[in-house]
Amino acid sequence: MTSARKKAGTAKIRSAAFRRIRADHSSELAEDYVELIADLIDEKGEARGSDIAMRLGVANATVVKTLKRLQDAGLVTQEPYRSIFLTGDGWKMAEDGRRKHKIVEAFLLALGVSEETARIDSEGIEHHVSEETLRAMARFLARKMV
Amino acid sequence: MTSARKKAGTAKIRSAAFRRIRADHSSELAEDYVELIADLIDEKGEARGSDIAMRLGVANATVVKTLKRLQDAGLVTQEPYRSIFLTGDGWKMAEDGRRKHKIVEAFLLALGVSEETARIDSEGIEHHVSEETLRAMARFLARKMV
DNA sequence: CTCAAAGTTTAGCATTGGCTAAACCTATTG
DNA sequence: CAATAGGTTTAGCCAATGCTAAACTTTGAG
Repeated sequence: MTSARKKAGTAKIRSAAFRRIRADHSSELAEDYVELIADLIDEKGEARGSDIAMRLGVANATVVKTLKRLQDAGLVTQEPYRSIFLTGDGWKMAEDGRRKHKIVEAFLLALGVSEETARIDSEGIEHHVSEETLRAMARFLARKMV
Repeated sequence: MTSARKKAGTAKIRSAAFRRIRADHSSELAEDYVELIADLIDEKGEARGSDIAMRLGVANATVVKTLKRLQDAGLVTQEPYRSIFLTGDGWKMAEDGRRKHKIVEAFLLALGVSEETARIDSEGIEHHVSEETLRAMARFLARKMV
């Protein structure tokens, strides 16, 4: 009970970080999906549910359900038994994800981490870095380049 | 359809990253809880459910439910209407979380990020960095120190 | 042109992690 | 020592994300 009063004000501030993480988590899956769909379209010309399922390592049915939510959210369009398309918003989110992803992955590599680890870790970190941190990473990369 | 075959083998490998992220997410909350409980015990001598709720920014009832799971997982012990304790495993997890957290936060600060951002981002990143990346961060810090 | 294999969707279930409102203890104060 | 204020738990709800098994389309081979 020593310093209970003294720290009272910090609690609410601290909780903001956790609130943001929870918020990040809901958008995280959406970002992964749209990024992956964008990749598939670029790579193979179209994105099919089963490809997404395979790459994400989840069941087909899970993908169907999630895509329905993404459609409601206005990120993708689709018709039964057809391949999947991104809306304007979807592309915007995908591009933003790719941007972050590239910076984080390049940064980890520059830091001396193996390719394998850089790929895996960047996938997890990408959704939790603020713009400020991204700028710092980009700065670091720029300095390294010279 | 151009390079479908060529990329077939990569899919399973790639999905490993997403699998790990999903696994991370389930442990993430547990880690946050035990880390917070450890902090509270150190700071105020005991950890109460309502303190946890306040710091995490969730409702009291949510904390009760989660603590029940953590108890089943052998991380905490508790009795109704009493404060919460960590088991040996709980302490181990808490210490590990604090270790990671410290490295990531110090690293972000060294990278030139503001204190506020370092605190928030490290909270999110901490659960997604591999040991290899942590080592790289520690190396960076050591070099900076000199 | 038919029919079976391959690919998609639906149905139905479980778990996690949130919430509010109501019930329930504890502990302080008069 | 009784009453009540305040902290804790229960009950019951919801949404997200996963699964399997069954139903349904599409499509390509014969």
